[in-house]
Amino acid sequence: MATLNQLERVTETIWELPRSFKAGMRVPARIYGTEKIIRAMDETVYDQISNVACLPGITQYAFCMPDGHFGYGFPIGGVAAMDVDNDGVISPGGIGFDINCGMRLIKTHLSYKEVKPHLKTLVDRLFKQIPAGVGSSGLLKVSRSEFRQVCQQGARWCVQQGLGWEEDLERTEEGGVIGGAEPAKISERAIDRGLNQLGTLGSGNHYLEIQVVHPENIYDPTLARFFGLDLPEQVVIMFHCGSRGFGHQVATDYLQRFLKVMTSKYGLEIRDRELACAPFHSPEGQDYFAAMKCALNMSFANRQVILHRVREVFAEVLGRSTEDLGMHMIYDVAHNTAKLEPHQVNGKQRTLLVHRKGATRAFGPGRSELPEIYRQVGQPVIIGGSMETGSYLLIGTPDGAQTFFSTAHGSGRTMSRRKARKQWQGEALLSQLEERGIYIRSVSKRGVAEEAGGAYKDIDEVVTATDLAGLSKPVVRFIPIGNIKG
DNA sequence: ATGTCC
Repeated sequence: MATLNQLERVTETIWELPRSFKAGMRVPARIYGTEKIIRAMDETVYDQISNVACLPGITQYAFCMPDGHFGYGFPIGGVAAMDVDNDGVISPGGIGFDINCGMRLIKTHLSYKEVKPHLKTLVDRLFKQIPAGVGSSGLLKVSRSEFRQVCQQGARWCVQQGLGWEEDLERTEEGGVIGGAEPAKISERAIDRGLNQLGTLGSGNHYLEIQVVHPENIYDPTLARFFGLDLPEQVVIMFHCGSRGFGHQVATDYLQRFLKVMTSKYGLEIRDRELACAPFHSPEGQDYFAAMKCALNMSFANRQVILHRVREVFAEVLGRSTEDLGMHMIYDVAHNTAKLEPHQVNGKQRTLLVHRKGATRAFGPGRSELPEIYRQVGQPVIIGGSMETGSYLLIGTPDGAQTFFSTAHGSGRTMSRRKARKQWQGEALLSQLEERGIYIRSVSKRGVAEEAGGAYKDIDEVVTATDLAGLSKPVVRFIPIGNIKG
């Protein structure tokens, strides 16, 4: 097992495991973090990220973001760009079981003062309208053929059904729908699991929060104004969820299929079964890519239905129209995905399959993939913190090129769920937080204990690390006042 | 993360 002194410090925030660290590494591995973060980091990350560095086609480095920690095969926080024209592979473990787990941020014209008297009603209504917890079913019922349309049309399907605004799509990564999704490549079992899951939150670290912008937490006033986050004590809504059991089943199906052919058919030797992969251009690789895109689209649709519920609840409780409430989306960004992107490598343009697992895309200004409204300033990045400590809106930078424009996605756990359950009591934590002005509704007290702020890294330190490294710049920090969770 | 083991 590696120790801190096996890392070579490249800069204040970049720590490298050279190829000599482990036999078979095709590229060095780079972990991002302040010294404090690196010292506290679980050393299993070194082992996992150096395994990733052994995968065929990996380009330049295997990266781990400052919020990185142990995951299935790849660490959470892992970034790996595979050159698909040079034997690059696609690996479900580099994307995550929760395909297109991501963040969505919505602003309002409301102040904390206006919301405070209605906070409990708002949270209670949201908790009812947006089902949370393992195995929860949504209020929206769709047929199997409609679900297949969702797989192909993503959030656009929702907007066509009246579940959102046209502008929501522009403010969603990929316009809320990624091309190339093929429902024929997903199992009936996956459809069974996904059918009733549109508009549901899930469990674990999935949540929806009402948050406030305090003036002292505006780090870039010009950009804050640009995003329309310059009203006094302004209220926003942020949520974190993914493709639920549907994406989980897609990942499970293809992990099994890859394991069958990986060695026998493609001769791929990997260091860990959890790194199961297939050549991107193989039939299996292409099938998974097309199936994964169904889950990407289902997840964009899931978050779109949730946004619609949020608007309905706010309009109902406050007795005002959503337009009047200014409930415009700022952005929706995935942090569990793999996407084909053009990147400069040693002065040449290459097509890379960028795996981001618990890592957020963070394009700098000018990228053609960005919607017109954001192309000049760069991509909004949403980093969600724990229910106690707050979350961030950041912006992508030109320096992000060093990680193929990737940054952190959250705080990152510092301890297991089991350990957190021993240290905190859900019931007691709920009352403590209510005294501090944070009202929480959860389906399980156990879940509350597991998500205690103390079980997570210091999000300010994570954001500082991305800022110092040049991966993303903080714009605004949000403080939670209400939270619903699984 | 996940119908937390078909």
